Order: sequence, then C-alpha cells, then structure tokens
Amino acid sequence: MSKCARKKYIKTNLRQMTMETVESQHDGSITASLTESKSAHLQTQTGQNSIPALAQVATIAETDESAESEGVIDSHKRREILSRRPSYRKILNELSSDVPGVPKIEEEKSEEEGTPPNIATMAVPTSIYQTSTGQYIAIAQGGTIQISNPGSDGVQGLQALTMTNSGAPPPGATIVQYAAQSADGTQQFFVPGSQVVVQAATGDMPTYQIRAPTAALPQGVVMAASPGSLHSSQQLAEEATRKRELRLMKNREAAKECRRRKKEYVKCLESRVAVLEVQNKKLIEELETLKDICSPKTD
DNA sequence: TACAAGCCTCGTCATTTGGG
DNA sequence: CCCAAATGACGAGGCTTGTA
Repeated sequence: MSKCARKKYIKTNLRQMTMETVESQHDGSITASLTESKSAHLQTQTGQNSIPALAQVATIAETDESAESEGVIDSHKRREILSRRPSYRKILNELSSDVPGVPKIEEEKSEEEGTPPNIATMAVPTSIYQTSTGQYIAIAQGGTIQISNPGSDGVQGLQALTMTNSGAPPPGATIVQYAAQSADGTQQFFVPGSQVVVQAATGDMPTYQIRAPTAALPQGVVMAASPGSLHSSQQLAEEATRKRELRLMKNREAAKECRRRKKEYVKCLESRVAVLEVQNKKLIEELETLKDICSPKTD
C-alpha cells in the first residue's frame, strides 16, 4: 500500500470514528473535546456543522442558562442552529462580547490608526505601499502581492498576485515607493526582488503587471485585465483562464484567513473553558461555605 | 536506517451564506 | 436573485517520532 493510499485509509477511518463519537452525544447534551477537534474534523451526520455549530449550541445553552435550567429549550431553534453554517468570526465576536478580555476578530480597522483598513486584518505583510490613487499594495511573506482599495471591506477587496520568481529579497535590495506615472501612462511600484508592479490606467478594472524595472515586456503574470473588446476565442479562453486564476488566488487567501480565524476561535473557546472551570470551582467552594454556615454540624 | 504512523499545513473544489 | 465571501471536505506533501 502506498503512502498516500495508506494515509487516505487512515484518515477515512479516523473521520468515521470521530463521527461516531459526536453522534453519540447528540441526545441533548453536546460535549466536544477541543483537543480531539484539533486533528480530526468534528462532524455531524450531514457533515455540515462541525465545531462552530456545537460551540454555538454550547454558547446559547450558556447564555440562556435560566431557560435551560427550567427545561425550556426551543428544539426548533436548536435544529435551526445545527442546520446553519456558522461563521467563526461571528461566533467569536459573540463570545467576545460576553467575556471581556477575549480578543475580537477584527473585521475592519479604522483609518484613523494610520494603517490601511484592508491590510489590517492580513497576516502580517512585510511591506505596504500606497499608490498615488490611494490603493494599497502589500508584499506578504512568501512573495505574495496584495492590492486593495481603501473603500472595500476587510480583506475581501484584496487582489492577490503571486510572483513566480519571488522569495526573500536579495540582501541590500533597495525598496522605492514610486508615486508618479511613467511615460506610457502607467504607475509603477517597486517591490522586493528588484521588480516592479505596474498599474495600467485603462479599462474598467485596474491592471497590474509584474515587470523588471527596465524591461518593456511583462515578466510575470497579468492578473486583472480590462473587460474590453475580446474578439477571438483565444482571447476568451485567456480571459477565462485569468478569471479562474484570480478566483483560485482569492479562494486560497480566503482559506488561509478562514483557517486563521478557526484557530483563533478554538483558542478563544479553550480560554473560555478555562475561565468557566475556575468560575465553577469558585462557585462550588462558595456553596460549600454557605452550606457550612447555614447548617452547622451538630456533633 | 528504513518504515510506519500521526499531525500539520496548504491548495482546490463544492456548497452555503449573506449582502446588494 | 446574483455574486462574492466563507467554510467544510478532501487529497497531497512535509515533518516528527517511535520502532524493528
């Protein structure tokens, strides 16, 4: 059996085992081990709701403690929650609003902080450049270039370019922020690796190209082209390919962001568990003290 | 040292969700 | 209703650790 086939076999079995574990808990009380969820996917039978749904139920049970203690649980509501795909950001923010000290996942940063609002939620870009038109270009670790508009929301407006020959900038490379237009009506931004990102001013959408600083022809990829006149089928095919590449790149970034949020969410839950355990312990101790006071032993 | 097993990360696809 | 974002699921590859 090859390594891949073996891994597939193992993962499949692991997933089935996990599903059995969770299913057995669906009879009202839902308890999920966070350490288990770390490597295996916690799933319901439909595979739709994993950790967030369980946690959301737990959160509601927590915040709605009085109702639960009275045995009044809206089963319809619970079904609705279980069948709804949650958002880690929303759930975490809900948790954060309950518990002070729990960091919120930032959707947007205000512009008054002096940093670009769209870049603020990114995973630590190494360099940020602003164009003369107010757009931002972030050079992330690994050579990813992200271009964002100031008006768009969060990272959603980001356009990502991956430099094929990027990597660690050569030692001693000079980084220049370029703010003027070149002779051919384009704007150029110098990035690490002795390359330039060129913004063309034509078309409905801005076009970005990665070029060598002095080269006349594009060295890298063109990510967004003007949806102007496309005549030949070859151009249509190229346009489709470009769109696909753009979609994949966006989804790649979205997946990264989603995983980051998920990690943060799990951390938040873990810290919440710790806080509640301490709280519970204190309450039990208090109860014991009160019991001792109210009913002294008659020895 | 080779191999197995487990964990982690990443990219992609499919599907759901939410906003305009 | 449409479209982009968000997210679950899956496969692949790399890394670490234990063991024969």
